[in-house]
Amino acid sequence: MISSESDEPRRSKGQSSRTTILLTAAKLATTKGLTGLSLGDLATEIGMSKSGLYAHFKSKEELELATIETAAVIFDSEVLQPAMKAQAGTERLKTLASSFLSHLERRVFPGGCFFASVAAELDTRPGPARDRVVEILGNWLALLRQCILEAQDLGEIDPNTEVDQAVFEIESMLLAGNFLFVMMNDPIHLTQARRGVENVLARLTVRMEPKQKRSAHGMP
Amino acid sequence: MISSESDEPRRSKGQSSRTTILLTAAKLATTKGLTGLSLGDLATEIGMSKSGLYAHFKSKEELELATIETAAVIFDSEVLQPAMKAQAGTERLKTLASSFLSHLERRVFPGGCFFASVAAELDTRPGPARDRVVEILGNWLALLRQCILEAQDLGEIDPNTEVDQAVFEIESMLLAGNFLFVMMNDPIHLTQARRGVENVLARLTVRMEPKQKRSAHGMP
DNA sequence: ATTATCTATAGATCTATAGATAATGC
DNA sequence: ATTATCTATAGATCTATAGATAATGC
Repeated sequence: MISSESDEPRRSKGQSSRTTILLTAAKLATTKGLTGLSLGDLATEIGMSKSGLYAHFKSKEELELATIETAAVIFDSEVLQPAMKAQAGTERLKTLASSFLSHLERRVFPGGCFFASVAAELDTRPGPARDRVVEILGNWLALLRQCILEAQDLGEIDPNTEVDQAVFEIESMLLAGNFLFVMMNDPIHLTQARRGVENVLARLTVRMEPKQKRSAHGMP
Repeated sequence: MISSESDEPRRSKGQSSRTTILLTAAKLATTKGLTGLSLGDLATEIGMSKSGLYAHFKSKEELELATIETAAVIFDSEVLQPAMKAQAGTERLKTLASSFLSHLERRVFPGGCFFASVAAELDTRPGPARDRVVEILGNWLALLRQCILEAQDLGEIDPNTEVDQAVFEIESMLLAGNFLFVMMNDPIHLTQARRGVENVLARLTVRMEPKQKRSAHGMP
């Protein structure tokens, strides 16, 4: 008879307990805010003592940072991974938008996009938490940018497309979809966001003719 | 000698003090949040005692509600009034976007749009404050909608325009402009928002020909 | 308006203990 | 089998600060 149970010899109780804490913290943070998330509330929600919970972290700030990392992992598996399976370019961009909006609709986080939520909270509060969120947001925008560039390489969209402007507009639709969906509690806004992304892409896809000046008030 | 000073007989000291408190509160709320705004911080910021300040309000919640109303008045004079001077339709829509982005750039509120900021905070916290913010946001969207309708009446944009979708897309640009400007601290995003609104309007303005089906993969 | 004060709760620290594992003695 | 040790947690407690109230001064 082998002494070790199953195949998790190093997965002590403390590890799984820490995981439970962080998963709960990531969800709670989207409704109560990262700052508004108190150890007491969190402990009650999980059903353990405040100090038992606290023993896992050196400080509230460390808990906040660990919560951000946990949310990043969830976001990666819910939104990024599905898109990385799609082919590069327009297809991947559409998949990203789709899986992002899907994770909102499925309420993976009860308060909508974790990073939009936390970013809005931390936007003017300097510190490592804010820095990390800005970094993750930057990575996200860079990913959208990469998709646009690949779409150009593939000849799917106009090579003269202003890439940063396109990224901004697509991100706008997703942010507004999140904001209005959570605020108004109506999935119509997710549909509008989906349509919005399509509209932006349609505009970039259409114009393949040589450049052509538009007169201000003349006839076409 | 007349007892009242200057021409503000009803502007007692308590009134102007209250005004000072609320103006400061409205600005602070965009950085610290409405919940994160403590009486102590606010009192320190203004330079008065905590209880002296508190004497103006029955409760923290009343202070929050009064702060929202104050922000609404500021928003009205900074964003709405300039636009109501412009002629209805497209012109007014552009002016709304322009004055909105301008008030961000001039940092009327240090944390960006008061309502975007507070809405993100209150989105999942029921109560009168949230209700009021939802109402104000609804009025804003209704105003954008009205501008689109008027633009249709004036023949400025396609009568077949899907009005709600257009409102969503324009609001998206403004929200994202606010979000990224505050988060990244770079005015480029305000320019992108301006361009984004122009792009949406350009799409609606162009198509004046009779409806025409697009085949999925045929030649034009 | 201020000063003083009250209660509640935040993050944080300390001590005690339950349950498991490892080292040791018989 | 016994003792020691480790890990994870609970309960008690500390300090700071929140909103709120009462007494008082100008």
